[in-house]
Amino acid sequence: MYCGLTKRFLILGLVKGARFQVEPNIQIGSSLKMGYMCDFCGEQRSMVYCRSDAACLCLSCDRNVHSANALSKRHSRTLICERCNVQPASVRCSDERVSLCQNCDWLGHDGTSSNATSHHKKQTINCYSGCPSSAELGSIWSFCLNLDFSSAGESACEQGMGLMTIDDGSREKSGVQNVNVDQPGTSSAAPQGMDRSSVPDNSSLAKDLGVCKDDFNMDEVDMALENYEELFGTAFNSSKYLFEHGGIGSLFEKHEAPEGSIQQPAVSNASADSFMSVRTEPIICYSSKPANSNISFSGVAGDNSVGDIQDCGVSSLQQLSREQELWCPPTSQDINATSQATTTRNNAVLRYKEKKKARKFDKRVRYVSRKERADVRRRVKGRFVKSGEVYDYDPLIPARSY
DNA sequence: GATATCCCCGCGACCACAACTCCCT
DNA sequence: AAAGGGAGTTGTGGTCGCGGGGATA
Repeated sequence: MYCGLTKRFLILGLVKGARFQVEPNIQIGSSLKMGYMCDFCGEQRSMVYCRSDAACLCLSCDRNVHSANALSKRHSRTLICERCNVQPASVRCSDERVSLCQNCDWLGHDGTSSNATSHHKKQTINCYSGCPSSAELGSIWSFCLNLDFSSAGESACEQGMGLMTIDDGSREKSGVQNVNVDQPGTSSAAPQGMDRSSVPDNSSLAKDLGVCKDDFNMDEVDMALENYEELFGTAFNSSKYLFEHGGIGSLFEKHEAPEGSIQQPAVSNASADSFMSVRTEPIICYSSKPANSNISFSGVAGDNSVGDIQDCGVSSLQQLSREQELWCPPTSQDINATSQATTTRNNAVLRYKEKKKARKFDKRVRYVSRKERADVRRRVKGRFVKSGEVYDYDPLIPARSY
């Protein structure tokens, strides 16, 4: 009743996912170089790893499986390690052009190794959730698009992106919205002095956030869109701005704040959990960081517990704060200016932790008076009966009435 | 290997009625 | 605008039945 989980939901999204074999599915005749096959279709090569499902999926199945319902959309996914083909990748080695899990990264880039691999440039690979389009994935894993797919030494990621065939038409059918990259003339009236196309109305903002129109209840994220300026700040009001400023792929890049400007990461950046705190405690954001799409990012640190996986889909402030450190390395110029904002962020983290601690997923009684009434109601085979009629169960009497 | 049967498990529906919400006067 | 009344809606818990899946013959 409360969770609203139907069997269909379970079949489509959860149970199937839960039954995925952890062991990689290797097709006979395929070389290790070609990678492991998708746990779902068994035809395409797997490319992303879903922690919640413990499954390796190709991109098409990834989106099919994780667009089934609101819960499956929360599943946190990331690339598969191209070395062991089992663990989720956490870093991208720019020099070797491979995505590596923590173990393989440690083995390959150990500071104690004699070769120069320890000096390789590495990027943190972020998780994503939701139903990103091919363009969005391309933006997330910008390193894939920046490379030549036709090159002989293409990695699994690059091959996967090249093989990616996702029917964006069906996407609209299923109610999933694409990120509004740039549609001139489609935006609503904008305040003076602002770019019309950079100020979406609330509905378009919801689209930009990737809210799935049909099956995603905005109340679930407890989000007050009318105050989205408070959420994202006036400097970043649309996805157009995002894509004009490096796209989601910029998440992989270390930020260097322009001189004289303060680029404090948004406290609630792209975090639905953070959205939840907006209604009661609006958080002023100063960031130009992207807060967009149906993708929510979280780090791929290896400390994900099962319980955190649920949070991972809506991302964790703790993880975000680590990412923010990557995005905005403090400079001497910024320290003083950002100290106050840091305090604000720490307070937000504290509030988030308290809220997370108090969060309960089990049934909650909204009206105690009704519960008290139901607790004393007489029943017949569990059903309430009219007062005065015969009954076989009285909560006030331990034994049956007859 | 394919089919049939049994058993177990999980979830939705059912019930009455006080509490609550909405609308009209 | 505020108050009152009526109609409609909501939510509460224990039990049953149904359907799916696994185990076994």
